[in-house]
Amino acid sequence: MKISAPRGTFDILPEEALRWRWLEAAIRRVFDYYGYQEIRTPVFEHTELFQRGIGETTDIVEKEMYTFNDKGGRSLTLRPEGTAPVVRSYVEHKLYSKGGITKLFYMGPMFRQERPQAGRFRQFHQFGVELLGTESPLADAEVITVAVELYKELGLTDLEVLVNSIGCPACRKKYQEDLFSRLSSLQELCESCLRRLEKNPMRILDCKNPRCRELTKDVPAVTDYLCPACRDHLEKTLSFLDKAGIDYRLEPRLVRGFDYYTRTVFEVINAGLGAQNAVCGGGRYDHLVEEIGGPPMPGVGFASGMERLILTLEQQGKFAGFSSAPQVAFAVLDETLAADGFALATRLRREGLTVEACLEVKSLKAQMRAAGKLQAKFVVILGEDEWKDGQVSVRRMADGEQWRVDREEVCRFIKDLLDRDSSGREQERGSFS
RNA sequence: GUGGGCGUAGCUCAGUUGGUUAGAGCGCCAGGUUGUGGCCCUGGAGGUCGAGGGUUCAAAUCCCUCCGUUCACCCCA
Repeated sequence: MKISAPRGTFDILPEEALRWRWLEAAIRRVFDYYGYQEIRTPVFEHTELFQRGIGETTDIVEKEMYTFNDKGGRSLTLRPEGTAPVVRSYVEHKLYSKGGITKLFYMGPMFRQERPQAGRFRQFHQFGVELLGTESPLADAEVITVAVELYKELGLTDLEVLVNSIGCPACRKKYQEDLFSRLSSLQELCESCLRRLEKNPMRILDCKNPRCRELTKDVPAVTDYLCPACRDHLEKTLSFLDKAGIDYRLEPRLVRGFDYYTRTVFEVINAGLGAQNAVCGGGRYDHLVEEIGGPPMPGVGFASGMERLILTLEQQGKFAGFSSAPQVAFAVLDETLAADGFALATRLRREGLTVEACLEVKSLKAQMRAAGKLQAKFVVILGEDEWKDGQVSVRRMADGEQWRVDREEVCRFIKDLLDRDSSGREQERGSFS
């Protein structure tokens, strides 16, 4: 019985890892511009954090958490999302005591025990931002803007931004009650909607079942129930987005799954992804900090799924031309020259060239084939003939042109040639880190 | 957790109504030059046909169970 990666997990193999590195670098670059500072929290937390933060009745807490007891009998949970841990850390280290606004970002693996499907895994990766310490709708607008501008920076197109407000607990309560009384008579709703009716009637609004959509077509929107303050907050947020030229669609049926959201909620979706089409989800959480034991402190944030982004980037052809090809490969023709070849390769690396040394002395043909497969730009050949004259051969693989070069000059020689045709648009190894 | 599709070489897949040593393309390795890659040619390695059980003279092919995978539901990134 062969051992494979656990269900819902996957290996990121070298070719794929190149793409991840590129994406991670782009994300960090954009967050730098916007002044978000990285925070790294543990991958597991006390179970209680998520129970209190995300909400006891949410699906995540009810059935999707990887929870275990450590040897001291404490219940720990692999983090299913990033906001609660970041807020915990914010409270634990009293980051609010510096006063003003705190802007943080995180990136890393999350864990949820669900059945895998397209764009959904058990270990998956998210990055996200949390903007804490202000109730201003400018903060809502900024958080949405960071996401949108980041995706633009990645070169993504055809994304759609959905925005809504689910109000504060006060106006939402009234809405939920009205919704319940209107819908509780409708027995033709789908099974899951009948369950939602008890648990969270608002979720019925974003049911994908066409029949349910038809039945709830004329139901009033949450936005009709917003109190004056919440209404004002929404309108300002939208107007800031308008002014900044951020396209969005006001979607009154947009509801999100976590209990901690208040007022603004939003999503960025990509139709090409299949059923799991959300690439980003977020919103405002004005009571979460308090819930976790901190002072009353408002916040907004989003989380974005990296697997889904990479899938989208692949579909949109944004990964063409990635390569880890070395600039130089070595071919050594005789065992007696192995040490000299190894030493020369080391010198070239010290001079800053990416070099694949010769690790197995085989036929020149085999070594050339290997160099060709690596897509090396140049091959340095150590043969007895040239070595006894203090030289090596340097072959340019693109056109097969070949020179004899003094071994002391090799590095200079190759660098000159590389500079001359460095019009290449290819992503060289490490160039984006 | 529920439902559907799919499991044959490293990869993508053929495999006729069950019937001799299970195939192709690509990839890999080697050779076609005494020291030269990509194209071409030749040869080679590589499979407990997902696993277990059953039916049969005979199973990759039919039946059952399990496992894996994939898509969808629930929910979400």
